[in-house]
Amino acid sequence: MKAPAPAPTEGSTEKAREPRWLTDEEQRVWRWFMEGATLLDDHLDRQLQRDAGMPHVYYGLLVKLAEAPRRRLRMTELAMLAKITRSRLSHAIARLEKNGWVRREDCPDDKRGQFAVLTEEGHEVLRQTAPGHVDAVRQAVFDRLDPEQQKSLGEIMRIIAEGLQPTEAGADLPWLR
Amino acid sequence: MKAPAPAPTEGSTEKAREPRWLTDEEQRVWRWFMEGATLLDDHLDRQLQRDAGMPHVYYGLLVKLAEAPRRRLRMTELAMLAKITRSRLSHAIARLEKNGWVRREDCPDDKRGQFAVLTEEGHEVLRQTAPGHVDAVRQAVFDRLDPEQQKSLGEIMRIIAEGLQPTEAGADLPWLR
DNA sequence: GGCCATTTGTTTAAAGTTCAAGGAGGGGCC
DNA sequence: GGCCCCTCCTTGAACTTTAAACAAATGGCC
Repeated sequence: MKAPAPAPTEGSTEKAREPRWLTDEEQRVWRWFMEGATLLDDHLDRQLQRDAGMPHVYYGLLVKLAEAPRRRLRMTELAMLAKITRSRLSHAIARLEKNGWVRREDCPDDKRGQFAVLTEEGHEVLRQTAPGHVDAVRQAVFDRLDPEQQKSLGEIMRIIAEGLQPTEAGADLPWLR
Repeated sequence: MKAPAPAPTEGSTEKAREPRWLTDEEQRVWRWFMEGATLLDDHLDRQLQRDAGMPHVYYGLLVKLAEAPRRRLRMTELAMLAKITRSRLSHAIARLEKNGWVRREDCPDDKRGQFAVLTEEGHEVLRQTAPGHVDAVRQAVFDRLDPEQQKSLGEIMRIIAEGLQPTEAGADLPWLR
């Protein structure tokens, strides 16, 4: 992510061809993206750490569980929904379990399997803290964008997200690592 | 970030008023945003860890230093540019120093101050790895968006980024913590 | 000069994440 | 059945980040 000083002559006999550097305009876009994403992540992490006592990712796990049938999901499926590794999920669920917000349950069909189940306490924490979190997201994002921009953002991020999880076998996806 | 089951009656005498939940459309936008941001972060972190032996944030620090006059920046200024806390930066610089990619230097004007200086080795690492990183960013983002979308993305993220770093005193910004 | 609040940067410990390795079960194939 | 490979999930160590506390230097004010 650096601009080259002078562009070397093209068509040389060098093995390593000149990379397609980002244009100035692309660089600006990229920097705003990184800044916005970094600050937003920090902001929401802090908001939730303060108000719910957990990082944003953990909160997201509780939300996924709350939305699932019977408020439970297999570990791998939850990892897939949250876009994280199974290892990270294992540690996270261990912590949430210690808080009493999630409990594990064996899967009857597959003895290797585990369900993460949202407890009533976990559900209650969500009820208590969801409004504040929604407010934070609104203030930081939706209240600042007009409907057109909101639509664009969704579309753009969908393209990026889908591009990063190809359906082919052998793809390096977090939950398969 | 949860949908309420039924919307309670408005204008009640309750203290806690009903939060403005996200509409279905807003929820979709938000989820694509989080998915895309999470996957992109993971993807670039992994690419750089593999090819440059450091996380994305650390790489970004080297880039900022490379762009600075005399390839050096005061710690706080670097933290500000990278949108991270000074504590985090201290640890990061310590690690990069161990790698020989950055060195610290005392500030002559202010005896509390420290400069982080990019070493020649650090600069070389950047030269070696920048093309691969640019490729990764291109493949994940720019090659998938038309010019209109790129422009929108920059504008939208600029709005979000600026909204999260108000100029007022007392703002909770990472580098002031 | 002396005092005090603020700024600068680091340090320690706790919390979270990544990485590599591994135990255990499933499922195909002979 | 027995074998082999794959999937599911966990574990422990190394690394990174956060949170809180701190020392030293600055700058304003008297």
